[in-house]
Amino acid sequence: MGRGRAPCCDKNQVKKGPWSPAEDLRLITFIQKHGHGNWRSLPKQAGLLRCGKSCRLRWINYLRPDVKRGNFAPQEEEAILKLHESLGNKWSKIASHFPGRTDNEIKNVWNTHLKKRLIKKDANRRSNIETKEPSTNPSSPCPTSSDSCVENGNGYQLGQDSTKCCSSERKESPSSSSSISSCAPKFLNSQQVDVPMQREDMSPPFNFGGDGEVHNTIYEAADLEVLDEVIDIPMESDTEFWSMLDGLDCLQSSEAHAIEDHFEASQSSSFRDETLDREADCTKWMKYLEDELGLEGTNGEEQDNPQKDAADLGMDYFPSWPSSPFLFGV
DNA sequence: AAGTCATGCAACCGCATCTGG
DNA sequence: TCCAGATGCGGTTGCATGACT
Repeated sequence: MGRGRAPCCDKNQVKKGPWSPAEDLRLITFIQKHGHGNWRSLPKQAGLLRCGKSCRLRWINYLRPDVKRGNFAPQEEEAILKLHESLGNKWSKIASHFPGRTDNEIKNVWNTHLKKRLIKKDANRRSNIETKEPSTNPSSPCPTSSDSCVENGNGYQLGQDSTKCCSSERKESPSSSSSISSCAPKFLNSQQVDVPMQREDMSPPFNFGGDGEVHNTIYEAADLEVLDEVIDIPMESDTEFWSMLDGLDCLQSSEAHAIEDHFEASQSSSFRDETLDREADCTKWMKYLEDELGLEGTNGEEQDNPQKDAADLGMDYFPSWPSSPFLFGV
């Protein structure tokens, strides 16, 4: 226990920093197919130039299917405050009370919002005591009764529509769709995806199933059965495919709009004619992919600029990723 | 318009703990 | 029981972005 350890990976040979969509997809695809029995060997097997720990973190915090994105409801924040009071910085224990929430997320919320709020509260309480006035707790602009948080053994359930929540200290940043250096989160995190449903629903905006379950859309997007139907994604053996996919990390915004339109169209249809739409969408998406991957002619000038800032491009493009036909079979 | 500060969050680092030979 | 490797966890950092001056 706690003995000296060899480094978990050769730091010179692993990529660091934000994950690209291609890496995400590769990780998801691999895990869906093979599971994640051994994180350490996973990157190599999956053909990822990542540390196993990095893969694990990425999976746990963002890619796994049940991860819940979106702002915390006031009730959740209240619950976190209470749990933190009794558990301290045991983020994983606290997170275990919130299905779909990760320790990292809760830790971040605590550090960025709740801690400050608590400090405010305490300061307020102290000043109230000093002035011998009753505490009115004005530091909670989003008053919530803790009794609206129900611990049901499955985690905290909201006593009210969490979608109407405001996070008292959390401003809705217009940058929420583009605050990350990586392209990846642009489409992975519903919280950060600039689509109309954002904030209106705690569940991802691409929950086509409509069953109220929390779905991680990129996970769905990579549902292997669907993938296999729509596009044959090879594993490590086909490096050419992956290198092509890597090239998708950064796409042109004009193309982004095309896909965005496609997504909007998909959404507006409400999937009433899901089956028919699916087919058409698949066809469209395949066409797009073919174009993108250069399988069918090229559109020269845009491709001459592959180094264009990934963030700029991803910002526009990736919100539409989940509308890919990878999803349509879900 | 440009520079600086504040904020939020994904991801990394390293130690603790678990597990199996 | 010992040991080494794997995983889990919490602290911290780096960076993109908006707000402010």
